[in-house]
Amino acid sequence: MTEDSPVRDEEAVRRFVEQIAMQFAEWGFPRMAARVLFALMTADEPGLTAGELGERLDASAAAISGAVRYLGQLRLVVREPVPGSRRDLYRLADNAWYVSASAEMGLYKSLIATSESVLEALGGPRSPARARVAEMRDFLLFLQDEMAGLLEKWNATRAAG
Amino acid sequence: MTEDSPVRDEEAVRRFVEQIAMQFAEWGFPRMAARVLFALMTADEPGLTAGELGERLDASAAAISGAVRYLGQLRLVVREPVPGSRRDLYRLADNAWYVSASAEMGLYKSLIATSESVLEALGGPRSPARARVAEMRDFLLFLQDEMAGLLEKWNATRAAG
DNA sequence: CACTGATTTCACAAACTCGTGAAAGATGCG
DNA sequence: CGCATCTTTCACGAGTTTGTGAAATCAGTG
Repeated sequence: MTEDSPVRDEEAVRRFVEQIAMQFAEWGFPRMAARVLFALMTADEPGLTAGELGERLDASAAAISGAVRYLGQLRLVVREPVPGSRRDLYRLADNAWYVSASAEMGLYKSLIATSESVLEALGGPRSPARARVAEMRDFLLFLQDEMAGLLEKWNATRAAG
Repeated sequence: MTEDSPVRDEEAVRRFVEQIAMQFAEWGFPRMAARVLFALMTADEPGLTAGELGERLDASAAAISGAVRYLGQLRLVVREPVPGSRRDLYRLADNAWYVSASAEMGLYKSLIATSESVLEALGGPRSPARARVAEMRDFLLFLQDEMAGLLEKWNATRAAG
C-alpha cells in the first residue's frame, strides 16, 4: 500500500521532471525549455532564480538563459525582478495552460489562411482536390471556434472551483 | 478580380503543398511525410502510386517509402494494392482529420498518467507543487473529455452536411 | 566609479534528423 | 523459373538543433 506521505520524494520528482519533459520534447517542444517548465511547476517555492534552475537541472547558465527566454515569449513563464537583489525570479504564469492552449490556436489561423488561398487554384468547385482542401479548412475553422469555447469553459470552472 | 477558373494552376498547387508542409514541419511533423500528405490531398486522382509521389515531389523512392510508412502508422494514409499491378496505391483516409485529432488524444492519456504518478511524491496535498501538477492533470482530463465530444460533433455535422 | 556576482551572447562541438544512392528483397508476367 | 519492375532497407553525408565554456555585458554596492 502506498502511503500518502507529507514529505517530498526528491528523487521521484526529479524523475518526473525528466520523464514528462521528454514527452513534451517528443512532441516538438525544446527539451531544455520543457525541463525548466516542469522544474518550476514542481517547485514548492513560488519561483526560482536562474541559478537555482541551473543547479536543479544540472544545466549551464547559458542553457537556462535560452530556455527562460523561450518560455517568456510563449508567456508561460514570467520574469520578476527581486528588489534589492541582482537575481530575477522566474515563475510560472498562473494561467499557463490557458495561455499555451490559446497559442496553439494561432497555428490554426495560419493553416486556415494557407488553405483558403489555394482553393482558387484547385480547379472547379467539384474537383476532388478542392473538396478535400475545403474540408480541411472547415475542420480547422470548426476546431478554432469550439476550442475557444472550451477554454472559456475551463476558465469559468477554475474560477468557480 | 480573381476568376474562379475551372482549370488547375499546377504551379500554385505545388507552392501550396510546400508551404503548408513547412507549416506542419515547424510544428514537429516530419517534412517529407507532410509533403506526401498534401500531395495526396491536392491530387484529383483518388490515390497515387509511390512512383507518382516521387515524381511530383522530386524525392527519392526511399524517402517516399519512409513517409508513407509513417503516415500509415498514423492511419492517415491507407495502402491499397492494385489488382494486376505491382504498384500499390496510397490514398488519404477519408476521415483523416478525425483520425489525426484522435491520435493526439493518446498523447493526453500518457501525460495524464505521468502526472498522476508523481502526485504522491510531491508531499502533502496542500503543497504548491502538488496543486500545480494536479491542476495540469485536471486540465488534460478536461481537454480529453471535451475533445472527444467535439470530434463526435464534427463527425455528425459531416455526415449530415 | 571600480568591484563583485549574475546573466546574456557567441562560437563551437556533440548528437540527431533527414534524404540519397546503392543494394537487397518482393511480385507479377512471360 | 527467371526476367523486369517496383519497393524496402541500409550506410552514409549534409544540415540542424542543442547545450557548453568563455568572454562580454549588466547591475547593485561599497
